[in-house]
Amino acid sequence: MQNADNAGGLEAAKTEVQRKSLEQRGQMDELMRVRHSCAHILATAVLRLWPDALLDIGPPTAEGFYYDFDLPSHRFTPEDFPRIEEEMRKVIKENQVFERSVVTRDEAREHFAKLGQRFKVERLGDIPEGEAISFYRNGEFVDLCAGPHVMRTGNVKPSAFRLLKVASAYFRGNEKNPQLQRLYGTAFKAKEDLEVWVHQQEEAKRRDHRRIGAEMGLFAFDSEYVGPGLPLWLPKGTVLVEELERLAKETEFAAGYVRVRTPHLAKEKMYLTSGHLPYYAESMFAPMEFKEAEADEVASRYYLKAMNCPHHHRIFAAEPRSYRDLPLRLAEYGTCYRYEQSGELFGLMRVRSMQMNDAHIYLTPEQFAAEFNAVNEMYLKYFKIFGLDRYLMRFSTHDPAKLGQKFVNEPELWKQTEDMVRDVLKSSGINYVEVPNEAAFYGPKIDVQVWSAIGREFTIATNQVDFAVPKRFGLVYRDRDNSERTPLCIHRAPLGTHERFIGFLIEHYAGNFPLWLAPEQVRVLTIGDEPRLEEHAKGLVAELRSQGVRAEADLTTNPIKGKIQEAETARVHTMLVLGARDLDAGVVSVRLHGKGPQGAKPRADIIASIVDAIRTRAA
RNA sequence: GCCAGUGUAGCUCAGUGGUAGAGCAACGGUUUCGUAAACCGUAGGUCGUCGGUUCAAUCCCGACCACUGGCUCCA
Repeated sequence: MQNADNAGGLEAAKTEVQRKSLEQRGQMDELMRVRHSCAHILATAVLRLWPDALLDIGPPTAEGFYYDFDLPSHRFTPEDFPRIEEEMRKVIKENQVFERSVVTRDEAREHFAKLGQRFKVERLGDIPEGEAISFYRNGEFVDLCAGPHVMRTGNVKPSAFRLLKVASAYFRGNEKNPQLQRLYGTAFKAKEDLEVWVHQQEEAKRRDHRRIGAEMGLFAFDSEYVGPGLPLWLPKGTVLVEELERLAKETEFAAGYVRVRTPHLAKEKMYLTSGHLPYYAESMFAPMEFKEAEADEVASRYYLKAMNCPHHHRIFAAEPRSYRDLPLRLAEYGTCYRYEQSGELFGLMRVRSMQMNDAHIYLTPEQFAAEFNAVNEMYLKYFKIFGLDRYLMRFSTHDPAKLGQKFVNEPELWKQTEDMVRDVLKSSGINYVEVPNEAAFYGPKIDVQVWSAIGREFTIATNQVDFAVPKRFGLVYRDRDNSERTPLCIHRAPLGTHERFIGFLIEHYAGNFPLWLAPEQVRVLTIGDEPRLEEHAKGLVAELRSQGVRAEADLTTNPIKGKIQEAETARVHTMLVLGARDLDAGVVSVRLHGKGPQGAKPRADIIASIVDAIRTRAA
């Protein structure tokens, strides 16, 4: 059995970022052996119950393990789990030895061909010539496998593994290949570890942005009237959107960006020129087609934009440009539409309409290193504000063998920009992994990978170098020597899209946003209904609002316990409790969400500290 | 898009081949209270949609839609 098809280094790096709690690499290796062995035990059990099952592969993963089967005679359902788990426990109880043997390619092929295990035969072809081909046997079960394993099936604790879900997966991950049935499970070294993990999973579900979004009234979907994947931002979610925009605008202004605004659609010619049509057509909403004039022979086609770059390129082209204008940094929170496949939609993390923290920087090759570094520093600045530390930068580079095919034929530019990007990453001491052959066709790129509460991986931000598309649009600037030159372009979106970034932030903070982001920053809670209390509460709210604080008052006649409960449930950041006692003393009692009472403070001090925390975007 | 699962009140969930319930939320009233829920009452559902089986369907069957878990893809 082999590793999953992914690049091994990338998997390992991801695992490391995801599972920082598992400190020692040695521990991880042992855990991986347990999981890998458990996958073999699963396959052993499945073959006992369904002897006609065909096997593909069954690797360990960061969360557990899986095994892929082709079994037309039976559809796995969760109801099969008890039976399969019971059989697995028998295999464990038999305490079979995991026996490694090295075989020749012909022996291996003959072994699996005889059993009709065609996927195994095909996988055999993946093993490079000259590399050892090894079998692992436990009891009657033999698998093509590089190992390693635990010593015996009995080393897997019967109480420390669990089957989790049935899923499907394409053979070799290619949707043109047959779909296999995948059984997911997890295994740990000890029962307690499994219990901890199960508990963590439940906690993670509570953090799920879809759940918190509904609880807090941040966003909603209306598939029937608006459409799937088209989120509606409710008032409280809109606060998040606008606070992020404010942060982006301030940061970009300080960094010398200028803002532009562009329409949500463009004519077909735009995307023929950019090269997105027909290549990207599947991911775009179908065009609007109509005749602009009665006499027109041919209908015009307008597409909703799936990206902002072409519009920005046309802004670059709208005026003559001199080298003195560069770098020209055009920023826009542009709204894009992508027709994602229905099965790919996922809460806010994967939607069909999105607003992107986009900017395109047009510059000379000489300006590239400094500018790219500045962009990178902006990323780090943002990550610091959000306390974002579990991320992985994925640096995608080209493959020189594919120049002129998959990658634009500019070997010098590739080398130059990749070296510069690599230097920037290295010198900033960032956790990154380099993945060859994954660059965009127009240049190298950096994606920032993060994980949702339930463990799904997402690109949260992207930063790309482009030395091809400006040429397609005929973009030029007049250089010092009066010659016309084509600029390089950096595409960057450190805050990704509002949808995905906020989806991520909701989970990152579990809905407990820092003061500057909190939809409701302050709620004043009165005790009793003396008229002077209501008056003071209203005055306090008015004063806070006049300083830009999102404050509300709860003047209902509910008991204070009830008001507190409601405010805590609504995740109001700061609660200001106002009773006759406080009023007489000229103070307000402060309570912070999730942190309990903080004591009474003079009214003016409280207002000042709230305003200051918001201004500095304190964590 | 593909494979599988799910769909009962705004939310969380019961329930039955004979035309539906609970808690919370909402609304109305009572209560005047010091840090995570005071009390009483009212209203709210073509049981996802459409079709089929049946004397009768929310329940059985089928199709579709949406969502969920994966795969592929991706900000």
